[in-house]
Amino acid sequence: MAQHIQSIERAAQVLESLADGGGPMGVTEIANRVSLGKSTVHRILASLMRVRFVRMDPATHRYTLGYGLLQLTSGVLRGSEVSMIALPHLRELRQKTQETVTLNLRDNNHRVVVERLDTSHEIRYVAEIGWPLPLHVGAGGKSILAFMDEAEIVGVLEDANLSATQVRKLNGQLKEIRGAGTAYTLGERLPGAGSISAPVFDHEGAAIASVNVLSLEARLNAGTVRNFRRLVRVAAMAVSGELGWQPIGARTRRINA
Amino acid sequence: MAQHIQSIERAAQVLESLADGGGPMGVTEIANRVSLGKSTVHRILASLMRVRFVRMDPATHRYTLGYGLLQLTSGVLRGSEVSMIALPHLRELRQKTQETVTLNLRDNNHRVVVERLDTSHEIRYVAEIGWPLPLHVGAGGKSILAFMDEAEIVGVLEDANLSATQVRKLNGQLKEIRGAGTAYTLGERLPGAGSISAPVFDHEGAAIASVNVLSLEARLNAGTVRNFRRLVRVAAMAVSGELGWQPIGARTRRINA
DNA sequence: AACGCGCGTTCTGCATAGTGGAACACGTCG
DNA sequence: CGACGTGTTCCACTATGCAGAACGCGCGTT
Repeated sequence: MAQHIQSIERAAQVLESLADGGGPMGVTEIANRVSLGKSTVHRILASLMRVRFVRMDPATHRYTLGYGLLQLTSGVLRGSEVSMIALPHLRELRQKTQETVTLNLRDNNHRVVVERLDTSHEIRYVAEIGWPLPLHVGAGGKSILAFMDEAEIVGVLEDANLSATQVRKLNGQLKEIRGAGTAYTLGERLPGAGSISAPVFDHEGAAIASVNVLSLEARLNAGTVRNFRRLVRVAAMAVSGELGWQPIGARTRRINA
Repeated sequence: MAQHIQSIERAAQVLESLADGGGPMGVTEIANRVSLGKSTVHRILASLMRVRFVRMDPATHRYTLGYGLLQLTSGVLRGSEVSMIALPHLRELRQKTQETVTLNLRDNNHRVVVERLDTSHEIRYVAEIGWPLPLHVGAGGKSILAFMDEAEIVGVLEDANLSATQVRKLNGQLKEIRGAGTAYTLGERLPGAGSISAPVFDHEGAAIASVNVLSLEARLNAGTVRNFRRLVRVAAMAVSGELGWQPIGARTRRINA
């Protein structure tokens, strides 16, 4: 944990503030957000422009994220074969459910939505691509968490510093999820929204991702939920299979077939 | 053009080499690519990991692009309202043509594919999202170039340092495109591929983007080309309209209605 | 018109923060 | 069991990036 380069982390802060600022920003506005001097931010922006990570409107001198970043992101997904493999299955799942379908990848103690296929229904944007979400809230997170190693689970939970009763409740839920092989939550992360999720395992049996169906409370009844659980599990297991996962083995937990 | 921060531009080089490396890379491999010392690259990678722009496989110690970048890229598109506005029209265009449809944005002297809706046909991936492409090759570029200010056009052309005859030929093509309001090229950027494109104008009448249909030579005949030209122009003009473009005006060039 | 505010940009000396060669630790292959 | 190839750490040097203050500009107000 030795050496970090300030400039890089500062530049990253600038980029992030541009990302969630939701619009073009001026130098001083950014400087305030990241608590740096104007001149420093200006220099950082100049460098980021040279590499096309940031662009400036010549008229207003306001800054926005640049297209050079797109160049990188196409590489992110290629980097993780999971999304390449999963994509066809996600399409099929969306076709069958007519709901928004997402793929979450575990990223250390968080999860990230890396793919999202929108429903044709008029309510969407329930999941923002790229932003880190906790593992312990929402079906998409819990279905991963439930199948992680015990040691890792406690690590995540103490990171989230929950109360003792919250932890007990959550452990109960995780146990249920392990039994069912799928997770189902209602209005947990977003009010009025429901989510059904199943874990994806890699060739070592580690839970690295989850396949999710996002819907609305209004459209969910006992029958559709049961149906979605089945479909989501089929899709997730298909992906796991292509990743080289073997359902039986010493270190993998059993999902009732 | 005073002050740049090396570390940032070096970090960007590292990220780019990871992006086009097409897979996980080791420290020395990266160091060779960007011509820096191993220790320097190692330090850069450490910082990039902290901000989640890079991730490392703990087992093999090989590096890949990280999910933090996704977080930024969703912001890139939101930053340019054009793609938000264009998306529904692109969908409609794809529905009508059954071909791959893209949106190119001008980025200084280049263009960048920022949206791509794939055809259901089995040949795709003709356009990579994010990578900068020249303005003077391919229909998607030429349709923008043709409607730029004369001064800017010569700037772009001398940037590309072409031969005098190439320039003459190109100017002829641009004139044609201005007349037709759409561009059509065959196998120019990719052998066997054809592309039909129309420019998008902003509220000031500047050509800032293009809407494109990508197809294969085998599927294109005089009739379909004429049809695609019409559809693509309708879509592009719809987008322009929503951006506040007024077809008539002192500084905008006339497209035959 | 003149003023003043806020913005982005440039300047400058100083000290800190980043550099990279060399040394280290570890694994694997011959 | 050496001999390479990794990735990682160390350390003295100096270039490099730092931030406050000064500058110039455009705008809205008085």
